[in-house]
Amino acid sequence: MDKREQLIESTRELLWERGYVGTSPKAIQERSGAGQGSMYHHFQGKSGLALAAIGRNADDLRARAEAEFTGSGTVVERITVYLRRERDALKGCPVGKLTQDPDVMADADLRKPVEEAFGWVTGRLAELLEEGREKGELDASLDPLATAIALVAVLQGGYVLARAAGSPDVFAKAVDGALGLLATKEN
Amino acid sequence: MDKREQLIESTRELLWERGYVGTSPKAIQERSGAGQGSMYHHFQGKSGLALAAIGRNADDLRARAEAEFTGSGTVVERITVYLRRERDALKGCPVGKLTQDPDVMADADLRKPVEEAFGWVTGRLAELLEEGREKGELDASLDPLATAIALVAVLQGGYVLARAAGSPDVFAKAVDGALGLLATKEN
DNA sequence: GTCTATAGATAGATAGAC
DNA sequence: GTCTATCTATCTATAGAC
Repeated sequence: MDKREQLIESTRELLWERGYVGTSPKAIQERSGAGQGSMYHHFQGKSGLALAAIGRNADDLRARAEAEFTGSGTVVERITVYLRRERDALKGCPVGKLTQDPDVMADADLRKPVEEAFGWVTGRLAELLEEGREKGELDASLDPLATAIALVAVLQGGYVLARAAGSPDVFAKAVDGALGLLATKEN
Repeated sequence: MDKREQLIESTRELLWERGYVGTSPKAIQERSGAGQGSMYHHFQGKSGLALAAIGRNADDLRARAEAEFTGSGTVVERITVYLRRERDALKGCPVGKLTQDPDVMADADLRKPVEEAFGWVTGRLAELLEEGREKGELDASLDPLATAIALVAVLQGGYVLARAAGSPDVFAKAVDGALGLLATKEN
């Protein structure tokens, strides 16, 4: 792997672990094994490097979810696969975490991939719920978009509560609770 | 208000806006109107000040929720009041946000009030759901603890999605979705 | 109690040699 | 492309005057 690639991957790790504000160019250089010169040759600075790293995180989020949404099984089965996917609950979501970072949200370029990723995933999940309703698999009273947003929120909030408790079990419980509620909407 | 008080309140604001890592002693001093000397006289340092500020945030979270949980109305009505309380969706939760801050989570003293606040709120909400089940207001199939965690997660995740979208409407939609699902469990 | 002065360390970036 | 040297500003804290 070349230096440029190492820099991006090390930045992804550090953004995940420490956020944008908490990550220094020096820390990135040390982890990637690249020097100052390398970093500033390949990227315009900390923000340029972060943009590349965040873009990859966002693309990953989309790719994984899309694979699960288009998998086999009923709508509820596919949603269950998505919600129950193994996640590193105590580390948090590499994309969702960025929403709590003041300097990411203040920079339109850095914020855009985050906004798009969640806009996409909630929209796509809403389509899936709508499909379930049309097929009679889910109750007609279910609001596809609101439910989709609530389900994604359970994941994002599940990370928060799991980190607060210091236990991944809390994340699993949040998902259990959401699926328990969704089950009642099944026909 | 004396300097000590000003320091704590300014720290609460800054922790909310910029997190612990993103808040410098200098910024606290400027906002509070206190100098270096004042700050280090009243507190042991940045972390000591943060401890006082986080403690107040955690106490606030508890006090507000407790007032809503013990209000009048059915269990579902009280939960609805709690979930629909007006919140500054784009600012995020003053307590939940801290779970994403690496230096807060790494310090046992700073982390404790956060852990306790969410442990308390999910536990209390679970009791309320259990009460609803006993009274026949909620379906027997409902898992009180898992549902409680899911509902609090919807709030915490609602903040994340609202900030990602740059719109408080997304927070409201998350709550709508959660209440829509919960409604099906009503007898 | 509060202020100013000071200090070592790090943040984030530039310059220029190789 | 990568490295080292250098730079200004800020971070966090201590010292000591008032």
